[in-house]
Amino acid sequence: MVNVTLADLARHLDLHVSTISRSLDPARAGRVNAATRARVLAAAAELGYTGHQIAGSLRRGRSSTVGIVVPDLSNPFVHPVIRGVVAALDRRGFMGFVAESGDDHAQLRRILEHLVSRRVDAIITSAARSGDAAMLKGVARAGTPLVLVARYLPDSGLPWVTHDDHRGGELAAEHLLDLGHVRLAQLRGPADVQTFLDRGAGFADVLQRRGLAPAAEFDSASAGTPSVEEGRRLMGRLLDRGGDRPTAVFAHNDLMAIGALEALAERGLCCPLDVSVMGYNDNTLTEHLNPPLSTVHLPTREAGRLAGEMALALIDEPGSRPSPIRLEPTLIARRSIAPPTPAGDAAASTVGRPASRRAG
Amino acid sequence: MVNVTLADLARHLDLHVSTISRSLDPARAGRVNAATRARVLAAAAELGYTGHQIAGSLRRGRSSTVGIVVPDLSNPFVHPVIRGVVAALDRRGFMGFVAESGDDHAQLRRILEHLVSRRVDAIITSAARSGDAAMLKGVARAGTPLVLVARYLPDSGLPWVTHDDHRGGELAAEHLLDLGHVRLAQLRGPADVQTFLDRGAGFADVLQRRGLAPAAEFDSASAGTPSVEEGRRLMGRLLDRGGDRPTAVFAHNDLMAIGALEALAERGLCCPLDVSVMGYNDNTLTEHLNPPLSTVHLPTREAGRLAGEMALALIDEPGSRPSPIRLEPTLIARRSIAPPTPAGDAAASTVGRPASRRAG
DNA sequence: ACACTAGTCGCAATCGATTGCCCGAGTCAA
DNA sequence: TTGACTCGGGCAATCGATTGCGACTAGTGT
Repeated sequence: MVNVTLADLARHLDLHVSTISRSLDPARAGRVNAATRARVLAAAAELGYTGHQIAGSLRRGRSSTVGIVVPDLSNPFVHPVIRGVVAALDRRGFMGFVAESGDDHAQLRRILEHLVSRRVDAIITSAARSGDAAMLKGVARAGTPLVLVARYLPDSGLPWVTHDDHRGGELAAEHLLDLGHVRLAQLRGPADVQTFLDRGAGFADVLQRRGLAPAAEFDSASAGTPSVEEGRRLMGRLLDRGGDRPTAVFAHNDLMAIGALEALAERGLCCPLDVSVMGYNDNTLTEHLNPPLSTVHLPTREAGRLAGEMALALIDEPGSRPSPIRLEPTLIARRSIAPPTPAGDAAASTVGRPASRRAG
Repeated sequence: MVNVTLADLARHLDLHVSTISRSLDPARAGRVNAATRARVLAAAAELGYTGHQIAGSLRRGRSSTVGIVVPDLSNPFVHPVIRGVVAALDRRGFMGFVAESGDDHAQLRRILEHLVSRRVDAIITSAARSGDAAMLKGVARAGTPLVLVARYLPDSGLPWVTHDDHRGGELAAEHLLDLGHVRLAQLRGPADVQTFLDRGAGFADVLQRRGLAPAAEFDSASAGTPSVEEGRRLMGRLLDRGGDRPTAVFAHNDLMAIGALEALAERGLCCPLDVSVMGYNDNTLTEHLNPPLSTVHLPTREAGRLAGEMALALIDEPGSRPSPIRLEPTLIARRSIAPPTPAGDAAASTVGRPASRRAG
């Protein structure tokens, strides 16, 4: 009873396997007598027939499966993306399986090879760094539809669904400038991921347009990985350099912003009174922080959904070239940003320090 | 050039597919002439042969793949578990694919059916609720090795790697009692997940042993899902009930603890001065909270690794019955817990409110 | 010179489901 | 009555890799 096959059912019912096969497939149910089909269904249920997608996939040449590759499962921004993809896939009976690359090229290669050799019908990934472009293009050229989500590769010719991160950077800068900040810093994400470059460029563009070129000293190096730890390290270096402090920093994602908050706290500085901190992504946890993080919201779930549909379209029409999609960010103002106060104001430590509260 | 097969290579090299097959498999390399093998390898690289695990799996009856099913990708406790499993699998050339059940029975069923019909060699899941027991046992009985991780099913006969959550509950209670707390409350996780029941029982046992039966009013209902939102709701109900407040609450996981912190903040109460909060799991983010959360640490990555190895053992010896493993929790004291202070102490709002700081 | 072994490689069945093609029986209308 | 269809279902090839068995060659020992 361990492995029931079509042949088992055929023997049991004294029918041919092809009849069984047709009976079990709702799309082909019309080709078989209703009574016969009922018998087959009953027997299948009774004997516990579970199907055998491996065999079916081999014959059909399709697996109704797509691989979802993310850089880091712990980074909350990937969860809505995954759910969006899965939701889109579900509607067409496709299954999505998730793998984590750890933002490591070799690991990504292993995953891709596995996925391709397992003949997934498509691959959707948000783990693309510029150094991965050739490999990813190779996968697509070899016949597995590949769509980029959240992160994109500018001139790769690969289809993508991403966000307008340049605009997001602008939103961050405008918000800070409108409040009166002039000493601004950026906590840059990895330089080999285009979205981080876009955020930085958008931010810088606004400063320049307003005639406020940021002092170079306020600009951090790029993080090796966009993590809490790196955010803490970069912010620490910024703060320990002596001289004027920035009154506001734009962290290129929420994780790095959390690191920045820690670096501030470790030095007895208060956010937002001493330094305002702007995050990016609007991770689920950010509103639960203290202070709740002002950040740039991205419709990541929507991006996932669109990426899923794009992959399905690519599966339906292998040759097609879907046009890239860029979704609009919006600014979420919470409590980690306030107008600048005179630097070194000692009274800032308790006065007006707000209790944690949910954003409305 | 889209899909290179063994037959393509065979034609190209004027050899038989069987020779190609043997050349490509390191384990069978001895059965073929070294020079021939070199030619095959070269040709395979040149033509871009990627293998075809679907076909191989069908013939071999093994897929070298295991499914990993988690309840909620956003719950940080699953990430170390997944990484542990993947690490164990990697060492033996197995690939792990992740799926998310959303703690939904129907969704879990769909995932399991997919996985079984896709003939994964084993399934590892931390999504087991008591109502899923029959279904999971059915999967195992039908021939797919199934191991439970983090969550277990007491009398299911299914193998598991979990934590001693009863002991974890005890640790939490002891810590609080040692500090002098007497008005204690629990924020209970879902009642159909054994680990939460264990945490609650361990906690209650200590109270009883010390002759301190908790007033029933301080005991929350069970959360529908162990989330921030539910923690916030339960804590809110506890606080709004009037009468004495508990001086400390034990949230059955960190997410609920975060919700509890919010509920406190919303009412202008301070943690830990007004109410101490104890979490559970030691999620990565908990040390970044304000205040950093005291919690119970679980070796979740280790649990994942052991579960992975257990699954491999089950694959190697289908009949075997590995003995369940229970890992020891440890207490992590951070800043969300302090000795009790006179209730309603108005001065509590600023005095001694510590800046966020990383735990050593 | 003969039997034997080790080394290489080919042959063909096999895993299980899918599907184009074909056949026999029954239906209906001219 | 016959020709044209429709229905229901069987037949067998097929997807691509794996593997037990056997064959052929060259070399070895006696």
